[in-house]
Amino acid sequence: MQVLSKASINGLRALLYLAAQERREGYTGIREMADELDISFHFLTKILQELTQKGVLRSYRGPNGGVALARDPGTLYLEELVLMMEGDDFFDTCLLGLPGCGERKPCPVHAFWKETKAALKKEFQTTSLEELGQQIRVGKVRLAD
Amino acid sequence: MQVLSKASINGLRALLYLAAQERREGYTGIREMADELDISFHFLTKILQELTQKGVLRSYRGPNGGVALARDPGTLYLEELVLMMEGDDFFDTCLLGLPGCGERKPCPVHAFWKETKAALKKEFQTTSLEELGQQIRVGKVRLAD
DNA sequence: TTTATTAAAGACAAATGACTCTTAAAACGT
DNA sequence: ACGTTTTAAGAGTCATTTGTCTTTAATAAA
Ligand code: SF4
Ligand code: SF4
Repeated sequence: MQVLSKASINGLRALLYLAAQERREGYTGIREMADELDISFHFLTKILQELTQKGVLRSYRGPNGGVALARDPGTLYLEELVLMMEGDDFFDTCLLGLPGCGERKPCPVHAFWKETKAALKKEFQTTSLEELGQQIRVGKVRLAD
Repeated sequence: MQVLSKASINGLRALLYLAAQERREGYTGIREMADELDISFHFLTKILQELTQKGVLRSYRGPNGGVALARDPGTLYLEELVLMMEGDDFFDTCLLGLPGCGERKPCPVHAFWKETKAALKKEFQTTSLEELGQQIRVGKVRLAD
């Protein structure tokens, strides 16, 4: 069951890596993140470029350059990030791939799929990078391996 | 959010089409199903071949041939079918793609992803083709469009 | 026995997703 | 100015999924 694309997963992991940093000023090199998270440098670069273009990250070139969160991680909730990376219809899909979900006569699994989507959406709406970054800082969870 | 592959979706829809049939004896042509469900005949054929090999369907060639459910739809629960089509680890994946889910130190979203997976699994375990076929027969839900 | 009908099998092609590489541009230190 | 470090941009490659096509085999009916 793969819910997020590899690109989204790696983008999210990088954002969490940044949110978990102790120090807030300065930039974190993409090379360092790629090594630490075990992602290809070039692949991660491409993913982060898009996040920079979308205003979630700011970047800086040259020595000691890298990327940094462009906004307070307390205001960055998973929902916004996932919609940004996966598309705005992320929470509006049919389990059986039928078009017009929710509006028209439902598919046979509508009843519980609707619940599942709603629960997931709510969680994404109420979970911020700040919150998850904190959990990483105290060492309760992992981002790699 | 695409949880099931196209192949699984179309396989499931075909199984539901069969489970919704009034008459239980005889075979249903793949051509008919492909037309009705708006799936390419050849693509559907390939999908159903695998379901036949796995013992969920039986098939018959020649005039008035086709496929039919090989088992009582009351004993066919979604979980078994999905595991069959998507692989046995379907309900054991990490939202962030980390290996060793559940056993090792969790990822930051473990807490609610675990719940989501469990809820989904339970629904799949308790929903049979018979039950969904009935809903289709009474016209409450749709399989195509 | 011949012909029509249907699924089985497998080769093949197209589309998508997942990366990789090369070159350029920006910033810095000397 | 020059060389080094680092991201930006985009072309290019590889793998997987999705979808198509052709040929064969089984069955029935004429
Ligand atoms: S389950 Fe119902 S609402 Fe959900 S996608 Fe399928 S049709 Fe749409
Ligand atoms: S959330 Fe926790 S348990 Fe679920 S997959 Fe990620 S690591 Fe494994």
